[in-house]
Amino acid sequence: MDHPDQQEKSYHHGDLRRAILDAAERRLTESGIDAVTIRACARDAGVSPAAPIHHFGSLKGLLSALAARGFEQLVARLDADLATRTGSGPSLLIGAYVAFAVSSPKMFDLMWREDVLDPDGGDLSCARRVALERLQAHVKPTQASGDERIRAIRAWSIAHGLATLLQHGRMQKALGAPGSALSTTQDFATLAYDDGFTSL
Amino acid sequence: MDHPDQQEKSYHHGDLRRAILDAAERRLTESGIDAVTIRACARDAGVSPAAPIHHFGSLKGLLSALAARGFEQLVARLDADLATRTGSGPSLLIGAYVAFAVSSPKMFDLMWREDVLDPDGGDLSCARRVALERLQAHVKPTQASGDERIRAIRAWSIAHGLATLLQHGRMQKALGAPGSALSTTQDFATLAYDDGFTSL
DNA sequence: CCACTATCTAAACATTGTTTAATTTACGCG
DNA sequence: CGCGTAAATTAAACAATGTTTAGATAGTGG
Repeated sequence: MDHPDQQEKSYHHGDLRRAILDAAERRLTESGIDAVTIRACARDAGVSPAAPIHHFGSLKGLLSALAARGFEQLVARLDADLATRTGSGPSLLIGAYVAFAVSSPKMFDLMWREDVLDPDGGDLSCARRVALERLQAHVKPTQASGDERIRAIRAWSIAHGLATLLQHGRMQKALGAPGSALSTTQDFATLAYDDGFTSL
Repeated sequence: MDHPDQQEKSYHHGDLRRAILDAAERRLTESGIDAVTIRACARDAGVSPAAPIHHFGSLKGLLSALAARGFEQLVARLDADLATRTGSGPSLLIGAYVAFAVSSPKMFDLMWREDVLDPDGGDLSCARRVALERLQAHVKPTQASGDERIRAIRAWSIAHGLATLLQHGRMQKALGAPGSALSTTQDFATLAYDDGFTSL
């Protein structure tokens, strides 16, 4: 009935594309990837199953748009965390990366589930490139000699590995909880490496 | 007709459980996780869809049994690689871990896809524990002080992160191919860290 | 006012996991 | 040997999914 003046106020619904994406994100964070389904999101939005397909092409398209949102959220988080501290450095960046993964586990999962995502191209590819460039910019702040690149690989690897393993809960079960509960960005940063950038 | 005297020569088929698992593994490595399906594996084995369910309980049960195979293959690989070199150390272990992930990408994927695996308990839980204990035994060879545990976390994180990112092909796309093609265990070991155990 | 195109619906199709009841087969035991 | 019991397997059905098709609807531009 009422048309809330949102972004691209479309023909019938107003902004069905956004409504479906919102439903998908809600389902993702609350119930996991398997719960975000064409038909369920269509039900949530009160439309027929063919409507989401018209907007996103396929389930992969919908999930890809959702993952693009995730990369945008990651960039926002990195920027926010890096703004609070002056001396940036890769350690804090790793901490922020891991903190995002732990605070948004389902979304982080989706972002790397390439089997359910559309092959490269489109909004997802763009959002992902932005996020990874942001990461690289802070990991190798000056130029990229051969050694620098190796260092960047190590920093990214340790961040991604720590995020993945923490998320799966395997690390706690295998190694025991390392001291207090891990939550802040600084916790993950020191866990990643506490002896500064040069040692890694 | 002929009963090949395999393991538990069962009632009708001889060893249907193994036959289904073999079909599942073939489908996994050749076509990916989505291709290993109750009905497809049943077709491959020439039985009805309810037969795999009887042996594995559900699709999750089948995939869990398959992942258990994967962890057994991982420990075999770790043992084989560690046997060739005398001074073990964590560097070589990381290399072997990453080499397994790169040489068996689909299987490595499945092993950490907990959303399609049965919750802990059963053969998978056992096989996984064996593998992770093997990893820990080499990462912290003596005792586990607080600092040692942090070091183990870092070693495992860098191994898992490097494996995951290499597998997704994101690292090559983002950072460019780091020199020659990476294939041997030693390549991954030096990529992980070349300054020995103490520096990490 | 009239084409036109973007949205959306309704209905169908093929495929999947799983359940149910029934059937076939092997084994243990008298 | 024979019988009963339990395991293994099948056939048929059910609900749910992604996707396609044809058609209806509504807003836009000429």
